[in-house]
Amino acid sequence: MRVGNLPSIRRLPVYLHILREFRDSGTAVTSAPALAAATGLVASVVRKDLEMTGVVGTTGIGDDVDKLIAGIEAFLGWDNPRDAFLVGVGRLGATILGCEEFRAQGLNIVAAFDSDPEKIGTTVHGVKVLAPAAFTRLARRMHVGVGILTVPNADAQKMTDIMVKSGIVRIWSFAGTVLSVPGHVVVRREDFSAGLAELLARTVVKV
Amino acid sequence: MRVGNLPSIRRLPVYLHILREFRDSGTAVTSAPALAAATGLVASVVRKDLEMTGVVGTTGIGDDVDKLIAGIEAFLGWDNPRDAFLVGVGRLGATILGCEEFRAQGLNIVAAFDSDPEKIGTTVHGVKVLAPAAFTRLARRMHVGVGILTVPNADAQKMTDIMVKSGIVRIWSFAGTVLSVPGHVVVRREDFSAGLAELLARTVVKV
DNA sequence: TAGATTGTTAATCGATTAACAATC
DNA sequence: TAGATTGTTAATCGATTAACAATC
Repeated sequence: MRVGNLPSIRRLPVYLHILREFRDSGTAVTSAPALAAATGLVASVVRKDLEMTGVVGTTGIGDDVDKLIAGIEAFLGWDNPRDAFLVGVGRLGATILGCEEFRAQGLNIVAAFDSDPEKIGTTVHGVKVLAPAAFTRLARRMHVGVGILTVPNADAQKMTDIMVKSGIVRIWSFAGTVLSVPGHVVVRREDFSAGLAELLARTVVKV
Repeated sequence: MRVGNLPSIRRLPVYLHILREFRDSGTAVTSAPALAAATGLVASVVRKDLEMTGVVGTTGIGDDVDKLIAGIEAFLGWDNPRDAFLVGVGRLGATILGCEEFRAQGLNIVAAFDSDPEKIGTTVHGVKVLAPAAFTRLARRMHVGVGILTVPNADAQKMTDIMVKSGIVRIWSFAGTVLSVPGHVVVRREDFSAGLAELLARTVVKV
Protein backbone atom coordinates (compact mmCIF):
# COMPACT_ATOMS: atom_id res chain seq x y z
CA MET A 1 0.00 0.00 0.00
CA ARG A 2 1.17 3.50 -0.73
CA VAL A 3 -0.13 6.85 0.36
CA GLY A 4 1.67 8.97 -2.18
CA ASN A 5 4.81 9.22 -4.19
CA LEU A 6 7.89 10.92 -2.85
CA PRO A 7 8.24 13.69 -5.45
CA SER A 8 4.65 14.72 -4.73
CA ILE A 9 5.24 14.83 -0.99
CA ARG A 10 8.33 16.97 -1.50
CA ARG A 11 6.30 19.49 -3.49
CA LEU A 12 3.61 19.95 -0.86
CA PRO A 13 5.59 22.46 1.26
CA VAL A 14 6.01 24.61 -1.83
CA TYR A 15 2.26 24.73 -2.42
CA LEU A 16 1.77 25.50 1.24
CA HIS A 17 4.12 28.45 1.03
CA ILE A 18 2.30 29.89 -1.97
CA LEU A 19 -1.15 29.18 -0.55
CA ARG A 20 -0.28 31.12 2.59
CA GLU A 21 0.78 34.08 0.46
CA PHE A 22 -2.53 33.83 -1.39
CA ARG A 23 -4.41 33.76 1.89
CA ASP A 24 -2.47 36.69 3.32
CA SER A 25 -3.26 38.75 0.24
CA GLY A 26 -6.96 37.99 0.62
CA THR A 27 -7.40 35.30 -2.05
CA ALA A 28 -9.99 32.77 -0.87
CA VAL A 29 -10.18 30.53 -3.93
CA THR A 30 -7.41 29.27 -6.18
CA SER A 31 -6.99 26.61 -8.86
CA ALA A 32 -4.55 24.09 -10.24
CA PRO A 33 -3.65 26.39 -13.15
CA ALA A 34 -2.98 29.25 -10.73
CA LEU A 35 -0.75 27.10 -8.53
CA ALA A 36 0.97 25.76 -11.64
CA ALA A 37 1.80 29.29 -12.76
CA ALA A 38 3.19 30.16 -9.33
CA THR A 39 5.37 27.06 -9.09
CA GLY A 40 6.46 26.55 -12.68
CA LEU A 41 4.80 23.13 -12.79
CA VAL A 42 1.97 21.99 -15.06
CA ALA A 43 -1.61 21.87 -13.81
CA SER A 44 -1.87 18.07 -14.08
CA VAL A 45 0.97 17.63 -11.62
CA VAL A 46 -0.62 20.07 -9.19
CA ARG A 47 -3.94 18.21 -9.34
CA LYS A 48 -2.24 14.84 -8.83
CA ASP A 49 -0.27 16.18 -5.88
CA LEU A 50 -3.26 17.75 -4.16
CA GLU A 51 -5.38 14.64 -4.73
CA MET A 52 -3.08 12.92 -2.23
CA THR A 53 -4.17 15.22 0.60
CA GLY A 54 -7.83 14.27 0.17
CA VAL A 55 -8.99 17.86 -0.24
CA VAL A 56 -11.58 18.13 -3.00
CA GLY A 57 -12.28 21.24 -5.04
CA THR A 58 -15.32 22.43 -6.93
CA THR A 59 -15.54 21.57 -10.61
CA GLY A 60 -15.44 24.68 -12.71
CA ILE A 61 -14.49 26.90 -9.77
CA GLY A 62 -11.30 25.73 -8.12
CA ASP A 63 -10.06 24.99 -4.61
CA ASP A 64 -10.67 26.74 -1.31
CA VAL A 65 -7.36 28.21 -0.10
CA ASP A 66 -8.02 27.68 3.62
CA LYS A 67 -9.17 24.10 3.08
CA LEU A 68 -6.09 23.33 1.01
CA ILE A 69 -3.78 24.81 3.63
CA ALA A 70 -5.44 22.82 6.40
CA GLY A 71 -5.45 19.66 4.27
CA ILE A 72 -1.77 19.84 3.37
CA GLU A 73 -0.76 20.68 6.95
CA ALA A 74 -2.73 17.71 8.24
CA PHE A 75 -1.31 15.39 5.59
CA LEU A 76 2.26 16.43 6.43
CA GLY A 77 1.61 16.27 10.17
CA TRP A 78 2.66 19.90 10.56
CA ASP A 79 -0.30 20.59 12.82
CA ASN A 80 1.02 18.05 15.31
CA PRO A 81 4.83 18.18 15.63
CA ARG A 82 6.80 15.13 16.69
CA ASP A 83 9.51 15.17 19.32
CA ALA A 84 13.04 14.71 18.04
CA PHE A 85 16.58 14.33 19.41
CA LEU A 86 19.56 15.85 17.64
CA VAL A 87 23.00 14.26 17.88
CA GLY A 88 26.14 16.23 17.10
CA VAL A 89 26.18 19.87 18.17
CA GLY A 90 28.79 21.10 15.70
CA ARG A 91 28.27 24.10 13.48
CA LEU A 92 25.54 22.46 11.40
CA GLY A 93 23.87 20.88 14.42
CA ALA A 94 23.77 24.22 16.23
CA THR A 95 22.36 25.92 13.13
CA ILE A 96 19.56 23.36 12.98
CA LEU A 97 18.82 23.87 16.68
CA GLY A 98 18.37 27.55 15.84
CA CYS A 99 15.78 26.97 13.11
CA GLU A 100 12.54 27.82 14.91
CA GLU A 101 10.55 27.30 11.71
CA PHE A 102 10.98 23.52 12.00
CA ARG A 103 8.56 23.58 14.92
CA ALA A 104 5.85 24.72 12.48
CA GLN A 105 6.94 21.95 10.10
CA GLY A 106 6.26 18.93 12.25
CA LEU A 107 9.55 18.79 14.12
CA ASN A 108 10.01 19.60 17.79
CA ILE A 109 13.63 19.21 18.88
CA VAL A 110 13.51 18.50 22.61
CA ALA A 111 17.13 17.62 23.38
CA ALA A 112 20.58 17.53 21.82
CA PHE A 113 23.54 15.22 22.43
CA ASP A 114 27.28 15.66 22.01
CA SER A 115 30.28 13.79 23.33
CA ASP A 116 32.31 16.95 23.90
CA PRO A 117 32.43 17.56 27.72
CA GLU A 118 32.69 21.30 27.03
CA LYS A 119 29.27 21.23 25.38
CA ILE A 120 27.47 18.87 27.74
CA GLY A 121 25.28 20.84 30.13
CA THR A 122 25.12 23.94 27.96
CA THR A 123 21.99 25.21 26.23
CA VAL A 124 22.12 25.93 22.49
CA HIS A 125 19.27 28.01 21.08
CA GLY A 126 17.12 26.91 23.98
CA VAL A 127 17.92 23.20 23.72
CA LYS A 128 19.89 21.38 26.45
CA VAL A 129 22.98 19.45 25.35
CA LEU A 130 23.30 16.08 27.07
CA ALA A 131 25.80 13.22 27.15
CA PRO A 132 25.30 10.52 24.48
CA ALA A 133 25.17 7.90 27.24
CA ALA A 134 21.73 9.25 28.18
CA PHE A 135 20.29 8.90 24.67
CA THR A 136 18.72 5.45 24.85
CA ARG A 137 17.19 5.86 28.28
CA LEU A 138 15.67 9.26 27.46
CA ALA A 139 14.46 8.30 23.98
CA ARG A 140 12.60 5.34 25.44
CA ARG A 141 11.19 7.23 28.39
CA MET A 142 9.99 10.15 26.25
CA HIS A 143 8.93 7.94 23.32
CA VAL A 144 10.99 9.98 20.87
CA GLY A 145 10.81 8.49 17.37
CA VAL A 146 12.76 11.01 15.29
CA GLY A 147 16.53 11.49 15.30
CA ILE A 148 18.61 14.17 13.60
CA LEU A 149 22.13 13.11 12.76
CA THR A 150 24.73 15.88 12.48
CA VAL A 151 27.86 14.06 13.65
CA PRO A 152 31.09 13.64 11.64
CA ASN A 153 30.95 10.88 9.00
CA ALA A 154 33.21 8.66 11.08
CA ASP A 155 30.65 8.52 13.92
CA ALA A 156 27.52 8.34 11.79
CA GLN A 157 26.94 4.57 11.66
CA LYS A 158 27.73 4.12 15.35
CA MET A 159 25.21 6.78 16.36
CA THR A 160 22.67 5.37 13.90
CA ASP A 161 22.93 1.99 15.60
CA ILE A 162 22.33 3.63 18.97
CA MET A 163 19.33 5.52 17.56
CA VAL A 164 17.80 2.36 16.12
CA LYS A 165 18.37 0.49 19.37
CA SER A 166 16.64 3.33 21.22
CA GLY A 167 13.43 3.15 19.22
CA ILE A 168 14.11 5.89 16.66
CA VAL A 169 12.25 5.09 13.43
CA ARG A 170 12.92 8.20 11.34
CA ILE A 171 16.43 9.53 10.88
CA TRP A 172 17.18 12.87 9.26
CA SER A 173 20.80 12.44 8.32
CA PHE A 174 23.25 15.14 7.31
CA ALA A 175 26.16 12.70 7.18
CA GLY A 176 27.84 11.98 3.88
CA THR A 177 27.96 8.23 4.38
CA VAL A 178 25.39 5.59 3.53
CA LEU A 179 23.74 4.36 6.71
CA SER A 180 22.60 0.81 7.16
CA VAL A 181 19.37 0.43 9.10
CA PRO A 182 16.69 -2.24 9.52
CA GLY A 183 13.71 -2.15 7.16
CA HIS A 184 11.31 -0.43 9.54
CA VAL A 185 13.54 2.64 9.90
CA VAL A 186 13.20 5.51 7.40
CA VAL A 187 16.34 7.50 6.61
CA ARG A 188 16.22 10.79 4.76
CA ARG A 189 19.68 11.89 3.75
CA GLU A 190 20.34 15.58 3.09
CA ASP A 191 23.36 15.19 0.90
CA PHE A 192 25.16 18.47 0.24
CA SER A 193 27.82 16.73 -1.84
CA ALA A 194 25.10 15.38 -4.12
CA GLY A 195 23.50 18.81 -4.35
CA LEU A 196 26.81 20.37 -5.23
CA ALA A 197 27.53 17.67 -7.80
CA GLU A 198 24.15 18.26 -9.40
CA LEU A 199 24.70 22.02 -9.42
CA LEU A 200 28.17 22.00 -10.91
CA ALA A 201 28.32 18.90 -13.10
CA ARG A 202 25.00 19.53 -14.73
CA THR A 203 25.62 19.85 -18.43
CA VAL A 204 22.27 18.28 -19.01
CA VAL A 205 20.50 20.24 -21.70
CA LYS A 206 16.82 19.74 -22.39
CA VAL A 207 16.16 19.43 -26.14
CA MET B 1 22.00 16.52 -25.86
CA ARG B 2 22.50 15.18 -22.40
CA VAL B 3 25.58 14.10 -20.54
CA GLY B 4 23.92 12.13 -17.81
CA ASN B 5 20.80 11.92 -15.74
CA LEU B 6 20.47 13.76 -12.48
CA PRO B 7 19.97 10.79 -10.15
CA SER B 8 23.18 9.27 -11.49
CA ILE B 9 25.12 12.48 -10.94
CA ARG B 10 23.85 12.69 -7.37
CA ARG B 11 25.12 9.18 -6.66
CA LEU B 12 28.65 9.84 -7.87
CA PRO B 13 29.88 11.47 -4.63
CA VAL B 14 28.73 8.38 -2.74
CA TYR B 15 30.84 6.12 -4.96
CA LEU B 16 33.73 8.50 -4.54
CA HIS B 17 33.50 8.28 -0.77
CA ILE B 18 33.52 4.49 -0.83
CA LEU B 19 36.25 4.27 -3.45
CA ARG B 20 38.52 6.43 -1.30
CA GLU B 21 37.94 4.10 1.61
CA PHE B 22 38.81 1.16 -0.64
CA ARG B 23 41.99 2.92 -1.74
CA ASP B 24 42.98 3.82 1.80
CA SER B 25 42.57 0.22 2.87
CA GLY B 26 44.81 -0.93 0.01
CA THR B 27 42.22 -2.21 -2.46
CA ALA B 28 43.40 -1.50 -6.02
CA VAL B 29 40.62 -3.15 -7.99
CA THR B 30 36.87 -3.15 -7.35
CA SER B 31 33.75 -4.05 -9.28
CA ALA B 32 30.15 -3.01 -9.83
CA PRO B 33 28.89 -5.81 -7.54
CA ALA B 34 31.29 -4.68 -4.80
CA LEU B 35 30.16 -1.05 -5.07
CA ALA B 36 26.55 -2.18 -5.18
CA ALA B 37 27.02 -4.07 -1.92
CA ALA B 38 28.62 -1.04 -0.27
CA THR B 39 25.90 1.39 -1.39
CA GLY B 40 22.78 -0.75 -1.23
CA LEU B 41 22.17 -0.30 -4.96
CA VAL B 42 22.06 -2.98 -7.65
CA ALA B 43 25.05 -3.63 -9.89
CA SER B 44 23.26 -2.50 -13.07
CA VAL B 45 22.73 0.95 -11.62
CA VAL B 46 26.37 1.21 -10.59
CA ARG B 47 27.53 0.26 -14.08
CA LYS B 48 25.16 2.75 -15.73
CA ASP B 49 26.31 5.50 -13.37
CA LEU B 50 30.00 4.86 -13.90
CA GLU B 51 29.56 4.62 -17.67
CA MET B 52 28.79 8.35 -17.57
CA THR B 53 32.29 9.19 -16.34
CA GLY B 54 33.92 7.50 -19.34
CA VAL B 55 36.11 5.25 -17.21
CA VAL B 56 36.22 1.75 -18.65
CA GLY B 57 36.90 -1.39 -16.67
CA THR B 58 38.27 -4.78 -17.62
CA THR B 59 35.77 -7.48 -18.53
CA GLY B 60 35.90 -10.32 -16.06
CA ILE B 61 38.11 -8.39 -13.65
CA GLY B 62 36.52 -5.12 -12.59
CA ASP B 63 37.51 -1.49 -12.32
CA ASP B 64 40.72 0.18 -11.22
CA VAL B 65 40.05 2.09 -8.00
CA ASP B 66 42.46 4.96 -8.73
CA LYS B 67 41.18 5.38 -12.27
CA LEU B 68 37.60 5.48 -11.06
CA ILE B 69 38.41 8.06 -8.41
CA ALA B 70 40.21 10.26 -10.92
CA GLY B 71 37.43 9.78 -13.48
CA ILE B 72 34.63 10.72 -11.12
CA GLU B 73 36.54 13.71 -9.74
CA ALA B 74 37.17 14.96 -13.25
CA PHE B 75 33.57 14.43 -14.30
CA LEU B 76 32.30 16.35 -11.28
CA GLY B 77 34.90 19.06 -11.71
CA TRP B 78 36.19 18.47 -8.19
CA ASP B 79 39.77 18.61 -9.38
CA ASN B 80 39.24 22.17 -10.53
CA PRO B 81 37.08 24.17 -8.09
CA ARG B 82 35.03 27.13 -9.27
CA ASP B 83 34.90 30.45 -7.51
CA ALA B 84 31.65 31.27 -5.77
CA PHE B 85 30.04 34.16 -3.87
CA LEU B 86 27.77 33.57 -0.90
CA VAL B 87 24.97 35.98 -0.07
CA GLY B 88 23.40 36.08 3.39
CA VAL B 89 25.75 35.54 6.32
CA GLY B 90 23.15 34.35 8.82
CA ARG B 91 23.54 31.17 10.83
CA LEU B 92 23.25 28.88 7.80
CA GLY B 93 25.42 31.09 5.62
CA ALA B 94 28.14 31.18 8.27
CA THR B 95 27.96 27.41 8.66
CA ILE B 96 28.45 26.95 4.92
CA LEU B 97 31.42 29.34 4.97
CA GLY B 98 32.94 27.05 7.60
CA CYS B 99 32.66 23.89 5.48
CA GLU B 100 36.21 23.48 4.24
CA GLU B 101 35.30 20.21 2.52
CA PHE B 102 33.44 22.11 -0.21
CA ARG B 103 36.78 23.26 -1.55
CA ALA B 104 37.57 19.63 -2.37
CA GLN B 105 34.14 19.31 -3.96
CA GLY B 106 34.46 21.86 -6.70
CA LEU B 107 33.40 24.94 -4.76
CA ASN B 108 35.73 27.76 -3.73
CA ILE B 109 33.90 30.47 -1.80
CA VAL B 110 35.90 33.65 -2.33
CA ALA B 111 33.64 36.29 -0.81
CA ALA B 112 30.45 36.72 1.17
CA PHE B 113 27.84 39.49 1.15
CA ASP B 114 25.41 40.74 3.77
CA SER B 115 23.38 43.91 4.16
CA ASP B 116 23.93 44.09 7.92
CA PRO B 117 26.44 46.93 8.59
CA GLU B 118 27.63 45.06 11.70
CA LYS B 119 28.77 42.17 9.50
CA ILE B 120 30.27 44.11 6.60
CA GLY B 121 34.04 44.21 6.90
CA THR B 122 34.28 41.21 9.20
CA THR B 123 35.82 37.89 8.25
CA VAL B 124 33.81 34.71 8.79
CA HIS B 125 35.75 31.43 8.66
CA GLY B 126 38.38 33.15 6.57
CA VAL B 127 35.96 34.76 4.11
CA LYS B 128 35.50 38.56 3.94
CA VAL B 129 31.97 39.90 4.26
CA LEU B 130 31.21 42.72 1.83
CA ALA B 131 28.31 45.07 1.08
CA PRO B 132 25.74 43.77 -1.44
CA ALA B 133 26.27 46.91 -3.52
CA ALA B 134 29.67 45.52 -4.52
CA PHE B 135 28.31 42.20 -5.77
CA THR B 136 27.81 42.94 -9.46
CA ARG B 137 31.06 44.78 -9.97
CA LEU B 138 33.13 42.11 -8.21
CA ALA B 139 31.35 39.16 -9.81
CA ARG B 140 32.05 40.57 -13.25
CA ARG B 141 35.62 41.54 -12.51
CA MET B 142 36.46 38.14 -10.99
CA HIS B 143 34.32 36.17 -13.47
CA VAL B 144 32.46 34.40 -10.69
CA GLY B 145 29.74 32.12 -12.07
CA VAL B 146 28.42 30.40 -8.95
CA GLY B 147 26.24 31.99 -6.27
CA ILE B 148 25.14 30.56 -2.94
CA LEU B 149 21.87 31.96 -1.65
CA THR B 150 21.33 31.90 2.12
CA VAL B 151 19.20 34.99 2.60
CA PRO B 152 15.71 35.08 4.18
CA ASN B 153 12.90 34.00 1.84
CA ALA B 154 11.68 37.56 1.50
CA ASP B 155 14.96 38.67 -0.09
CA ALA B 156 15.59 35.59 -2.20
CA GLN B 157 14.12 36.67 -5.54
CA LYS B 158 15.63 40.15 -5.30
CA MET B 159 19.12 38.72 -4.70
CA THR B 160 18.58 36.14 -7.44
CA ASP B 161 17.87 38.91 -9.92
CA ILE B 162 21.07 40.66 -8.88
CA MET B 163 23.02 37.42 -9.25
CA VAL B 164 21.64 36.78 -12.73
CA LYS B 165 22.37 40.37 -13.78
CA SER B 166 25.93 39.91 -12.52
CA GLY B 167 26.69 36.89 -14.66
CA ILE B 168 25.98 34.12 -12.15
CA VAL B 169 24.83 31.00 -14.02
CA ARG B 170 24.59 28.42 -11.19
CA ILE B 171 22.69 29.20 -8.02
CA TRP B 172 22.80 26.95 -4.97
CA SER B 173 19.70 28.10 -3.12
CA PHE B 174 18.79 27.40 0.50
CA ALA B 175 15.70 29.60 0.31
CA GLY B 176 12.28 28.05 0.68
CA THR B 177 10.76 29.95 -2.22
CA VAL B 178 10.65 29.09 -5.91
CA LEU B 179 13.06 31.32 -7.80
CA SER B 180 12.39 32.52 -11.29
CA VAL B 181 15.47 32.70 -13.50
CA PRO B 182 16.18 32.81 -17.23
CA GLY B 183 16.70 29.51 -19.05
CA HIS B 184 20.49 29.59 -19.08
CA VAL B 185 20.72 29.74 -15.26
CA VAL B 186 20.76 26.48 -13.28
CA VAL B 187 19.21 26.55 -9.80
CA ARG B 188 19.70 23.75 -7.32
CA ARG B 189 17.37 24.16 -4.37
CA GLU B 190 18.29 22.51 -1.06
CA ASP B 191 14.85 22.34 0.41
CA PHE B 192 14.84 21.39 4.09
CA SER B 193 11.05 21.67 4.27
CA ALA B 194 10.77 19.10 1.49
CA GLY B 195 13.27 16.84 3.23
CA LEU B 196 11.35 17.09 6.45
CA ALA B 197 8.05 16.45 4.67
CA GLU B 198 9.52 13.36 3.04
CA LEU B 199 10.93 12.14 6.35
CA LEU B 200 7.79 12.59 8.43
CA ALA B 201 4.90 12.14 6.00
CA ARG B 202 6.33 9.05 4.42
CA THR B 203 3.83 6.27 4.99
CA VAL B 204 4.89 4.82 1.69
CA VAL B 205 5.34 1.11 2.12
CA LYS B 206 7.07 -0.97 -0.53
CA VAL B 207 5.06 -4.12 -1.26
C1' DT C 1 -25.27 29.49 -21.94
C1' DA C 2 -20.13 29.91 -22.39
C1' DG C 3 -15.98 29.53 -19.91
C1' DA C 4 -13.37 27.38 -16.56
C1' DT C 5 -11.87 23.79 -13.67
C1' DT C 6 -12.41 19.51 -11.51
C1' DG C 7 -11.05 14.42 -10.83
C1' DT C 8 -9.43 10.69 -13.45
C1' DT C 9 -7.85 7.85 -17.21
C1' DA C 10 -4.64 6.96 -20.81
C1' DA C 11 -0.20 8.17 -23.18
C1' DT C 12 4.37 9.45 -22.72
C1' DC C 13 8.64 9.84 -20.85
C1' DG C 14 12.62 8.63 -18.23
C1' DA C 15 15.01 5.87 -14.80
C1' DT C 16 15.78 1.35 -12.85
C1' DT C 17 16.58 -3.29 -13.31
C1' DA C 18 17.35 -7.79 -15.59
C1' DA C 19 19.55 -10.30 -18.99
C1' DC C 20 23.26 -11.62 -21.90
C1' DA C 21 27.04 -11.98 -25.27
C1' DA C 22 31.86 -10.89 -25.01
C1' DT C 23 36.03 -11.67 -22.66
C1' DC C 24 39.65 -11.59 -19.04
C1' DT D 1 38.81 -24.18 -18.58
C1' DA D 2 35.47 -22.26 -15.07
C1' DG D 3 34.16 -18.17 -12.74
C1' DA D 4 33.50 -13.45 -12.76
C1' DT D 5 32.59 -9.06 -14.60
C1' DT D 6 32.24 -5.94 -18.29
C1' DG D 7 29.38 -2.80 -21.50
C1' DT D 8 25.00 -2.68 -23.52
C1' DT D 9 20.35 -3.85 -24.88
C1' DA D 10 15.68 -4.85 -23.72
C1' DA D 11 11.97 -5.13 -20.13
C1' DT D 12 9.96 -3.11 -16.32
C1' DC D 13 8.53 0.23 -13.36
C1' DG D 14 7.00 4.66 -11.81
C1' DA D 15 6.27 9.58 -12.49
C1' DT D 16 4.84 13.23 -15.56
C1' DT D 17 1.88 15.03 -18.77
C1' DA D 18 -2.12 15.32 -21.94
C1' DA D 19 -6.79 14.64 -22.69
C1' DC D 20 -11.55 14.62 -21.55
C1' DA D 21 -16.20 13.87 -19.63
C1' DA D 22 -18.60 15.93 -15.82
C1' DT D 23 -20.20 20.08 -13.83
C1' DC D 24 -20.27 24.61 -11.49
